[in-house]
Amino acid sequence: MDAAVRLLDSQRSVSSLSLREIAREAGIAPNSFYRHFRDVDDLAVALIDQAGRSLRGIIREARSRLDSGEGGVRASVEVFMEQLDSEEQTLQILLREMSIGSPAFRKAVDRELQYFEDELRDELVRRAEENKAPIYKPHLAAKAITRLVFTLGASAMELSAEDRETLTDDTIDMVRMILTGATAMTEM
Amino acid sequence: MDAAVRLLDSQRSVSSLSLREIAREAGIAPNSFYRHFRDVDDLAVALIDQAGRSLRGIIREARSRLDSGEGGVRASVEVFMEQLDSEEQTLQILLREMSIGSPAFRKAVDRELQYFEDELRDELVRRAEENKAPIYKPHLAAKAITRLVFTLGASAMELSAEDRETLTDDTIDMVRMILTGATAMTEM
DNA sequence: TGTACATCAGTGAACGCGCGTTCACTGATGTAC
DNA sequence: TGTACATCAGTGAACGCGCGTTCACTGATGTAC
Repeated sequence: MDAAVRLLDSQRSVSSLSLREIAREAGIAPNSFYRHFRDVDDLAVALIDQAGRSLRGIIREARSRLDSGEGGVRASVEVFMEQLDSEEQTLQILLREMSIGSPAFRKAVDRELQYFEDELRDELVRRAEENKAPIYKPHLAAKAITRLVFTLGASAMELSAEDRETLTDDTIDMVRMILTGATAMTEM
Repeated sequence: MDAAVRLLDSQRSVSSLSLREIAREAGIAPNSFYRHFRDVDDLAVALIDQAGRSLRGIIREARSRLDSGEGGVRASVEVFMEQLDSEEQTLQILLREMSIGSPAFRKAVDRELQYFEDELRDELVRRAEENKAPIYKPHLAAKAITRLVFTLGASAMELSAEDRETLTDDTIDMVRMILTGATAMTEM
């Protein structure tokens, strides 16, 4: 798995990796690959599982920052963006592969996205109740924010540090638009 | 190009197509491919150019429906979703390939996205002036809407007709959140 | 109206290469009695 | 404490296959004089 991550470093897609290439990078014979995974797709799904763990870490971290009273939207978006720099690259891989890959692979990716979205929705509902500021269709607000942040995250990966910062600020603004709108729309 | 589109029908990525495969589908000898394109990547970029034309068609159609007085958000989102069913498949390909591919290919895709975003921003500004309802950072509202619609469009492709309809309604709601939010935020 | 030449999409054969997968085998580590 | 056996990650050699690319060539269509 480490070898695969190393090969996916830049702009390659999982589906372009060959079994022999991965084995070579891992320093084992091609046929030894079969001791660990059924095929390359099987390994790819395992990578997404790992990305899922990374994602749950983000949610946890964002929550703890929220409780310590930082600005909600800013803190959350920043946690997400910080994770893009982490040495554990699996989240980047998930972002890059979001819209492509084998059926099994796509299913694994969708599951992680859905999890993120559901967590976000619960959080929105909770905070709406706290603030007595109800929110219009929280599941849609959560979906919009999730999709937006993930696509923007995908393009953030290849940016310089300062461009990244601009994008983070922009993302924060955009998420605020959605939240402000969803709150305002309860009055219709 | 037709042959490539035919091969990309379902869940394959452009980068997975082989020159020989395309030539076979086109009914020509493998080496004849070189009469038309330098390599497969070159053909892929040509496909995106075609998708760009399809995209400009969407913008034009949405504008004309807007002028005929239909509900703005609904009409526009519906035009976009209708295009996913069109027999000219290049837009679907663009959606699927948004986050992956060779540098040249990515650049071509990004250019089309940017064009769409800029057109949308101008439209938002124009309508904001008309309605005397100014909008907060229209370029960000346009970016958020573009990204959101394109990701949702990408997942719409593989849905049944009725699920597609639900997604369309949801998309409309989400776009409204952004617009409502962006309008409300001018008062801050 | 003819003739000469250029262009253009196409051809079949051949090349060397990296691929996924299979085979029978090895040697180290763990486990049951 | 020894012995027998199972498990497990690894090996090298070989297979047939599809790939991108090259070569010299063809035949139809357009164009200049």
